[in-house]
Amino acid sequence: MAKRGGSIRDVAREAGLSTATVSRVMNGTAKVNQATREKVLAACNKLDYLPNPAARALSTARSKTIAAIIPTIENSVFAKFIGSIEGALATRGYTLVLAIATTPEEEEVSARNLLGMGAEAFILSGATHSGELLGLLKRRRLPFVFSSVWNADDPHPTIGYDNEKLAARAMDYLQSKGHRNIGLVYGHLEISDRTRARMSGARGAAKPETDMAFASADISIAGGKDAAREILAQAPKTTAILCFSDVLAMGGYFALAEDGLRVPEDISVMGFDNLDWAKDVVPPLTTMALPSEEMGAQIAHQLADHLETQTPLTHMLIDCALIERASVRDLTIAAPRLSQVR
Amino acid sequence: MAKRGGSIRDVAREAGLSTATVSRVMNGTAKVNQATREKVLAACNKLDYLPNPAARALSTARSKTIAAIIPTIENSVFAKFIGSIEGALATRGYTLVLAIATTPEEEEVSARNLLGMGAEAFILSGATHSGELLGLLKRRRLPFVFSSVWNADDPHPTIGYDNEKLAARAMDYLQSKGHRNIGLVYGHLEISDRTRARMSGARGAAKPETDMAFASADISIAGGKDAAREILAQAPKTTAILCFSDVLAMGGYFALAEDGLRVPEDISVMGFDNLDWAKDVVPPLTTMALPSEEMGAQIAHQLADHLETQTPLTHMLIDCALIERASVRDLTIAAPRLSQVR
DNA sequence: AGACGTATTGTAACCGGTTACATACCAGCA
DNA sequence: TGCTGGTATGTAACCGGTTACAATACGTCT
Repeated sequence: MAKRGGSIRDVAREAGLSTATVSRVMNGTAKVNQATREKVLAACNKLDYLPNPAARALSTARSKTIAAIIPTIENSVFAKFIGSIEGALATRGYTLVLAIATTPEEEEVSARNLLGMGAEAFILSGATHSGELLGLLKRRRLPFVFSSVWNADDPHPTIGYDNEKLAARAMDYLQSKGHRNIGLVYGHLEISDRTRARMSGARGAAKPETDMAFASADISIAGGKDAAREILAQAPKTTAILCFSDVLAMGGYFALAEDGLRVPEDISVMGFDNLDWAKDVVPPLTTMALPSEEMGAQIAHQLADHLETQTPLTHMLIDCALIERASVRDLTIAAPRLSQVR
Repeated sequence: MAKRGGSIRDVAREAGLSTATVSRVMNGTAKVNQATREKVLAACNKLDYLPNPAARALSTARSKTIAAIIPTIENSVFAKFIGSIEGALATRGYTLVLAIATTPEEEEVSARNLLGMGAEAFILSGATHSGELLGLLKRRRLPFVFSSVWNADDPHPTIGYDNEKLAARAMDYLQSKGHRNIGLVYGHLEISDRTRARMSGARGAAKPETDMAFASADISIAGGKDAAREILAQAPKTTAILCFSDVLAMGGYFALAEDGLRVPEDISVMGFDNLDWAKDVVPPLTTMALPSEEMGAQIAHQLADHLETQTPLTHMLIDCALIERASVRDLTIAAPRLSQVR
């Protein structure tokens, strides 16, 4: 087991000073004579001293720990998100503790564990959470934000995207390119508010003459393949598939390739996320860029600010851009060349 | 800021008992009369009491926190690894704290931060670390393991793969399929020991008559594309590209597709990792399966066991399997059909 | 000289748990 | 009745920091 490093009293003794002075040097909380400071530093060095975080947390009632609960980490979107939170938090002297939970029930027990770890603030995914959890957080006055969503009407701070509008924008785009038979592929893992918002946005944006087909899938290449096939089986006239995740879109690419269909000549595909590789696949993927790293950093800073200066937590809309690449064909232009089946 | 929940003394007062009894009930550390227990529980409930983790950590000298430092989280391999560690740790009542650091220097400062968070054990990636860091961990008698590598000769416990042998196995496989012009693509991000071990394993396994070409790349689709092209430019006669990551292999697929080359008819591609989607790409990817989730779970349990029962930390080799799919062509069989260029 | 301000350092209470040890109570037995 | 042993609970020291407040030293001003 770990050896107890020396305590602040050992350092004080070694330096011939009091613990208060040592503490002041360690934290820079008050003026200390230069010579004294050096004595302290020397003693720390000699004893290889590191302050005990538990003792510090106990007496300051600050753990400098922020918790995030995400539904999965295998989806690169979440991985990037977490990575950026960790980075931003680290620069502010905070540590991230992570839990992975999908259902509100799992989430609640995770939150309880993290709370039991001393987390001072919570980052939750989406806006649907158990009342228990919210009640707990509120009773303890623990700050928290909902991520990946933006909804100014929510009584709790949301930092994320306007999923409904984004989906509508994607639909508008597809329709502006002449598509009237559109398949929608969404991840049921996050059947959550986010997906629902996107669905309703997409539905709302569909012109009266536009036909839609739907398929849900695991957010994975395999899921994307299945869903794309399901769409095509359901609505053979589909000209464009809108996937609420680049990973699903990539799955679509492979399903289509296996079935001898070409993107975008035979069928158009559009994604969501703009993952790193979206520009590198063949053809480059047209997608809605969700800046998850920016979102992570914003959340981290807003939370840290709040903890330090009581800045109120506010809603924050993260801007997204539609990245037009080559996976959506413009049907309003005469077919560039005959669609050809191998 | 967070409201201080009631303390154990409040609960004791409410229940008309002593703090010792409350503590015993909370931890189940000693027999408590059933009626008494219920009084305590009722009081806890009424006051919405949660023990203060810092106070507990201070008095028990246990934080129940384990730290992991990984070079990146964007690579799914690491994401899966972290996910499985988190899962296993959670079942044992531990929390994972995470830091992302690439160079030994960054790693050292991260470790110091995590230590300052009270981490009781460390999971490090690979076997090369700053002497400073190792010294620090040893002086404090903090248990740690090196992950993703297995090397029984290392004085520190390693839990992972025999990267050298794995690469040799991959080479053997390729050569058994008649390939004598092999390109090797490796990620320079982890130019670390792991990559080096694989390189040397591959080199050692090459038959005298086998020609090799090398290219390093970012571990990304884009990197894989560039590297594949570089290999081909460097050694046009290449018949197989061995990538030390499925992501790189996927990049290879796309580069080849753009250049009108077909896998595996024109060129074979083999990966490493066996990510979830390796079976779903077209053609399905032949790859070396690295069970990173199993590795994560083993590490988590071994560390938890060690912390609880002083079980010594041991080296552990994680078995890997070569998954034969359709991306490597067997050159020892007459060409199935003429390689054809569009 | 005396009063006072400023800069620096020290003393000790406190944060909220855990736990060794003490205590109280009761049953069983000689 | 007195003693032993077991069970249940209480008392209070302790973990290692932080920090309000006290104390000291020294220089300045009147």
